[in-house]
Amino acid sequence: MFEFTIHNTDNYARVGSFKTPHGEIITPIFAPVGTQATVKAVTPAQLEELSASMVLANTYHLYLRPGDELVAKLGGLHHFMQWQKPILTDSGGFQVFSLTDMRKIDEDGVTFKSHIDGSTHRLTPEKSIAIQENLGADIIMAFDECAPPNDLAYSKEAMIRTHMWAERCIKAKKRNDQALFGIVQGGVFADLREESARVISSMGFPGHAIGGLSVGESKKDMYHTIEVVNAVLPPDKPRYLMGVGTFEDLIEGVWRGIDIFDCVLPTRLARHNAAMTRYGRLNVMNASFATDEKPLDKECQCYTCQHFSRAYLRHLIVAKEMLAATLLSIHNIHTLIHLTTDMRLAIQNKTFDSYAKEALTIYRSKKTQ
RNA sequence: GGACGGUUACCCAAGUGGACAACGGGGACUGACUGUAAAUCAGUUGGCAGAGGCCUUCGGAGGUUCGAAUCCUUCACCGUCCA
Repeated sequence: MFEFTIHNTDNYARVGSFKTPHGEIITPIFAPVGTQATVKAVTPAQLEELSASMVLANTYHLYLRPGDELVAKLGGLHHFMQWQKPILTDSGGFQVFSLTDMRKIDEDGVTFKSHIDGSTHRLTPEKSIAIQENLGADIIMAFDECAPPNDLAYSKEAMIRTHMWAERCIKAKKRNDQALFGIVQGGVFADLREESARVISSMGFPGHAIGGLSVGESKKDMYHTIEVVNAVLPPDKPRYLMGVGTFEDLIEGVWRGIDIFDCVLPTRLARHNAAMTRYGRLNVMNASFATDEKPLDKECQCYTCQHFSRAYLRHLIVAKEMLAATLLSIHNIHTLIHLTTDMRLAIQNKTFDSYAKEALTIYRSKKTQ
C-alpha cells in the first residue's frame, strides 16, 4: 500500500502509479476539488465518465459542516459522497491563508472564527489529523501554514511552524490505511524552499506536496520554486503541487517532475462562464458566440463538446440556467484530465519535450477555431 | 366636453432653478478568478477626445432666467375620475 512506482521517465517528467485502499492512481494526475464533499455541479457518475481518478475534499469545511464525526457515523467520506475511488483531504492549511481575516495563529495551532456562524474553532495538527481520520480519505495532508508568498520574514516563520506541525501530524496519526503527505513551504525564497524540502523529506512521508504556490506569486517564481524543491525531494516518492490548475501550469509542472495536481479552477471557471481549452480561455458569454454553432473545441471528446454548440452554452449562461455550470465543468475537467493522459503518453514515448513545447505554443497563441 | 396625474438614456425609475451627462435597479458589453467564505467579483453602458476637457440630451415647439430635466405657454400622447 502507498507504494509509488515509476514506470517511465522523460527527463524530469515521469509516469508513475500510487496504490491506495480505493485503487491505484496513475500519475501525472489532475484531481478536481470537491471541498464540501461534492465537485460543484458535477455528479460522481459524470466524474467517472470523465475518468477522474481522485477528488479532493476539505478538512476545515467538512469539520464545520456537516461535522467529521457525523461523516464517520454515516460510513465515511467515500460512502457519504458516493465516490469509491481515491479521495485526498486537505488539512485546513489553505484556510489559514484564504480566511486570513478570521483566524489567529500561534505556535500550537490556529483559532478560526467560523465563516458560517462566527463561532470559534481550534485547529491544531492533532485536531486536523483526527478530523481527517474521521473523514477517511486515502491521502491526508499535514496541517501546514500557507503564507503569502513574497514576505521573507513571514515565510520563514510559517515554514518553521509547518515543520513543527508536520512532526506532530506524524505522531498524531493512528490509522495506517491512510497516506499522510508532508508539505513544503517557504514562499518564493530558494534557500527557504531548499531547507523546507530537506526537512520535510527527512520525515519519512510516503509523498510530498509543494504548498504556498499559485497564491499570487509570479509564474516565473512559481516555476523556479518547483525546480528548487524538486531538486531536493526524493524522486521515488510522489510529488504533489497543491492548488494548480491552469492548462499551462500542468505542463510546466510535469516538465519539472510534478506528479499530482488539484485545482478549483475548472469548476470555478465553469460557474463563472469560462471554458478552459487547449488554445486558451474562452469567455463563453461573449456576444461573439451568440450564433456560433461550433463546439467549444472541435477536437474535444467530452460530452459537452460532442453535443452542444457555443451558442447553446451561451444561451444557458445568459438565461442563468444551472446546466451551464454542469456542461462547462464537464468540459473543463475533461480538458485537464485529457491533458494528463496526453502527457503520460508523451512521457512513455519519450517525446514529452516536443509535446510540451507544441502544446504551450498553441495554448499561448490563443488562436480559437 | 371637463378635472387631475403623467411623458427622463435599451427597460424600469430617482431627480422639481445652478453641485446633472443626470441616483438606483434591470438588461447589455468586457475583464478577473489556481490546496473554493467564489452560480463570485470588478469595470463600461449619449458622442468625441478617451486626465482635467469639448459637444448633443430629459415627449414636441416656443418662452422666462446669468443659468432649465426642473418655472410659464401651447401642442401631442398615456392614465384615472366626472359628464
